[in-house]
Amino acid sequence: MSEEKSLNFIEEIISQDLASGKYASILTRFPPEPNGYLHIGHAKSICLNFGLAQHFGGKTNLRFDDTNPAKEDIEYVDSIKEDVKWLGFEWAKECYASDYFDQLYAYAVQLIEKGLAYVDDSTAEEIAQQKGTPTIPGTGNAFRNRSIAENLALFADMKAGKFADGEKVLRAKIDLASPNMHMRDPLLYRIKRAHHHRTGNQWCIYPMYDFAHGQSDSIENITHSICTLEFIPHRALYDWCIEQLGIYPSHQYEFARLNMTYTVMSKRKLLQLVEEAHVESWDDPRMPTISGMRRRGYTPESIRDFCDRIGIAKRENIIDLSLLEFCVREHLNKIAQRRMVVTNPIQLIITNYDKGEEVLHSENNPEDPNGGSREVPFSNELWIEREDFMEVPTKKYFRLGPGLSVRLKSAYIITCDSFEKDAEGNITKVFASYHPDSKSGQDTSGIHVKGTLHWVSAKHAIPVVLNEYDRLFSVEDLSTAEGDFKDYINPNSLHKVKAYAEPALANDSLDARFQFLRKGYFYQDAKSTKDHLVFNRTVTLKDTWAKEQKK
RNA sequence: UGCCUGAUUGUGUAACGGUAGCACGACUGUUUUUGGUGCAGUUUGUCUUGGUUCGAAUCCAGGUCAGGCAACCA
Repeated sequence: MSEEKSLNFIEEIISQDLASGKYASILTRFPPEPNGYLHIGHAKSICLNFGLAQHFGGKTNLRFDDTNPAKEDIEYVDSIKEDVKWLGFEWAKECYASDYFDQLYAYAVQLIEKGLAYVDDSTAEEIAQQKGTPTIPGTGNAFRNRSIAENLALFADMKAGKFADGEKVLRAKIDLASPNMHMRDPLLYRIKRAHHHRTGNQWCIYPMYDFAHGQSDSIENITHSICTLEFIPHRALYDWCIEQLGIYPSHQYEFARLNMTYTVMSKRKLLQLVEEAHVESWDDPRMPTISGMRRRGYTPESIRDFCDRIGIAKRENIIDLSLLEFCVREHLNKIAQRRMVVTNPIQLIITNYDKGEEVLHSENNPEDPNGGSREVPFSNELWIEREDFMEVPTKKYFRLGPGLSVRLKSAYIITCDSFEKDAEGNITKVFASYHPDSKSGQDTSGIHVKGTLHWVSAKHAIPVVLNEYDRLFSVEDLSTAEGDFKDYINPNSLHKVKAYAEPALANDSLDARFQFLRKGYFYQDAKSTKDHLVFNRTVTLKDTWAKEQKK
C-alpha cells in the first residue's frame, strides 16, 4: 500500500487497545435518535464509526436511541437506514434502545436495591432549583432519604401507571454538590404517556439518555463508544452507571462535531426550515441532509472522501464548503457524462452552411478513454449562450464577437460576420460563417482559436429545466452571526431556468451523472419525468474566467 | 465565581523532546477542442509570559481567548 497515513487520536487509542490485548476485536455503534433526517454531520460520525471497524477488522451496530417517544417516528427510522446504506455501510446488528427496556428497568431496580436511586416527587422546577448552579452546590430534599423498600414499591407503581405524567421521577443518588452538574442526582426515569413507535403503549415510563445509552453500549458489548464533545460531562455518569451495575465496561470517547460554512447543522434548525417552508422538504437539494445531498447529485464516494479529509480531532472546527465542493467535483469529473445545454440562448446562424444538417460525434468523458461517444446533430441554426457573444469584446475575452473566431465544441470553427439587435439594443441574432476544413477530429484548416463554445442545434433541441442552487445562507459562520439564523437565509438559493439541451439527454438513464459543458455537474431530479426533464445542479465548474472578470 | 474541553497559516489536519509537513483555498505559469481537467510552482502558522532542556508546537507553571456544563431532550 501507500505510505502510512497518521492515525487520529481515536485510531491511536484503538490500536493501543488491540496491541495490548485489551480487546481481541472492536465493536462500534452509530446511535441516532430517530427524530429527524441524517445530515452531513452524521455522515462524519457514520464514516468514523464504520470506518474504524473496517480499518481494524471489527463491526458496527446501528442503534436507534429511541427513548423519547414524543419526538420519534418510524419515518425517521426508515430514512436513517436508507441513508446509512446509501453511504455504503453495512451494520452488523440493527438495535433499538427500546429493545432493552426490560433490562434497563431491571438495572434501575438494582440501583434502588443498592440504595443508589430514589423516587422523587418534586416538580421539574423544584428539582432544577435544588440542583443549585455550577458555582453553588445543590441541596437535597426529604425524598432523597426514602427507604429502599418504599422506593422499590414506588418505582413499581410508576411502571404500573399509578401516577400521572410528571408526578414522580427516578433519580440516581450520587452527589448534589458535585462540580459536575450531571452528577447532581441525575434523572433516570420519567413518566410519559406517549405512543412509542415500537413498544406502543406498553410503557408509561421511559429511561433518560444517561440511563439508556451507556447500558445499551454495555449490553451490546460495544468496545469504543464514540460521541461528540458535548457529552464529555456525561462520561462520569456513563462510567458510574456501568460501575455500580457491574456490567460490561464500554468506554466513551468524544470528538468535535462537524460545522460547515454557509449552513446549519442542527436537527432542530433543519426541522424549522422544513416546517416553516423555507425549503421544500428534508430532501430539498439545498439541505445539508444526506437525502438532500443525494437528490442534489452528490455521490456517496464524494461524501466519504470528504469525511476522510476533514479528519477527527477534539478542537472546534468550521469546514469550508469549498472542500465539500472539491470532493464532489473530483469524483464527478471522473464519472460524469458530458452533454451540451444552453440556458440563456441567442440564435447563431451559420450563413454558409448548406448541408442542412449532419450528425457529429462528441466524447462522453475526456477523462475516460473507454467512455465512448454520442451523436450530436448539427445544423445551420444553433443556440449559443448569450454571454458567449460580446458586441465590443474586452481584452481577455476569447469568445465570440464581430470578426472573432471560436470553435464550436466537437464541430467547426466559425467566424462571426455580423449580428442583429432589437429596438432595445438586445442582441437577437449572430451571423457567422464556418470553416468546412476545420471539422472536429479532421481539422486541416490550420486556424487556431482560443475559445470553444458549447451549442445546441435549434431544431433538435429538447426543453429542460435546470435547478441552479446556491448556498442556503448568506453568511459564512452562522454560529457567530447575531440574531435569528433564519435572518440569514439566502433569498436566491434557487434559480429555476429553462434551457435547451442536446437530444441525447432524453434517452439517458435517470441515474446518470452529467456535466453540462462549461456549466456544472447536474443530476436528474427525483420529480423529473420524460416529458418534463428537470436537472439539479450539484455544483458548478470551477470558473477562473468569472474570477478574472471580478478583478 | 465552579468544573470540563481545547488553542499549529484563510480553513482543516499532522509532527508523540530533534528539519513545522499535507490537503483545500488564494496566487503564478503550463497543457487543453470545456476559461473544466492535468502538470509545475508560490504563499501565509505553533495564543501569551516564564521555566526545564544541548534542543520545546510537544514537558512544567501562570495568564489570555474560545467552546461546553445547571432539559422530566438526545
